[in-house]
Amino acid sequence: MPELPEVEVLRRSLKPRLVRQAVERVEVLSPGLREPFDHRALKRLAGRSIGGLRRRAKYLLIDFEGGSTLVIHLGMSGRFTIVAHDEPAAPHEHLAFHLATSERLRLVDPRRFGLAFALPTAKLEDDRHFAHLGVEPLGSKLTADHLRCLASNRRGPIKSFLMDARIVVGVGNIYASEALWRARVHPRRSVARIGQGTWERLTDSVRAVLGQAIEEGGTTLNDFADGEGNAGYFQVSLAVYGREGEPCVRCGRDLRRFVQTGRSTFYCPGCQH
DNA sequence: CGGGCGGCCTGGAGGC
DNA sequence: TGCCTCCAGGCCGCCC
Repeated sequence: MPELPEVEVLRRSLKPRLVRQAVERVEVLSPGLREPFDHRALKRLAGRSIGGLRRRAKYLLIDFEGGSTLVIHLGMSGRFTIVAHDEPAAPHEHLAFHLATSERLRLVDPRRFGLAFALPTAKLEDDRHFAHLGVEPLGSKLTADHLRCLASNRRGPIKSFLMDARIVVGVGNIYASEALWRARVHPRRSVARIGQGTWERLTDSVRAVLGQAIEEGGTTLNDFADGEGNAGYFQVSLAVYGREGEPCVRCGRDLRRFVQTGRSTFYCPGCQH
């Protein structure tokens, strides 16, 4: 479920609850997720305090005092929430961080596409999960010129380009469709056929849609929740995603869906070219 | 070399 | 009610 806005909403909700809190005990309840857990590295976080929470791409980074970082990725179905200490273990609860406040921070992930690992904070940038990542879409490095340069040696459809984490991070299947609709660009349009003005519209649209989604608490289609278990409400603001057959709010034509590189793409045939 | 596709998992929805 | 198929917000690696 989580693209950049959902991870950012999660970060903001957890931050006041976790900063300066001590993790008293770490429970590892399963062998792992997409990758096996490094049991010992996770257990070494016990007894330390949390210094801060950051986000890089769709990864949540929890920095511990003493120079360790816990990296959490929610995959498709992950939830990372604070519950009462005596809350019974949930199905598919994989990790539990017991806090000094007699609460626990737990990672639940039925499909196990997520990820959790700990490493020295100083080694984060060189880690294989981060080394290849492109620019943050809400930072100053995402510009029309930057995208145009990276597109110059490539072909292929703009939607795949926007979802390529080597180019720009955090844009997944929902927000790619939404940003393209806002920019009035057809998802199949080749990156080779996009001019400067359109790159400007695309960068503006990506920023705008991600920013608004954060403000509205993320998109909860099925099971996204912030750190306190609250659903988001950006799903009511979605213009095209999941709305096949509904009229476009901008031009009135019926919205369409097709499969592009194995994923559903939604667009308006009337106003995206 | 870059882009496309299958595979990884479980569960919910919908058809019959 | 039950069984089957399809589909899902991410990502990696293999293949052409």
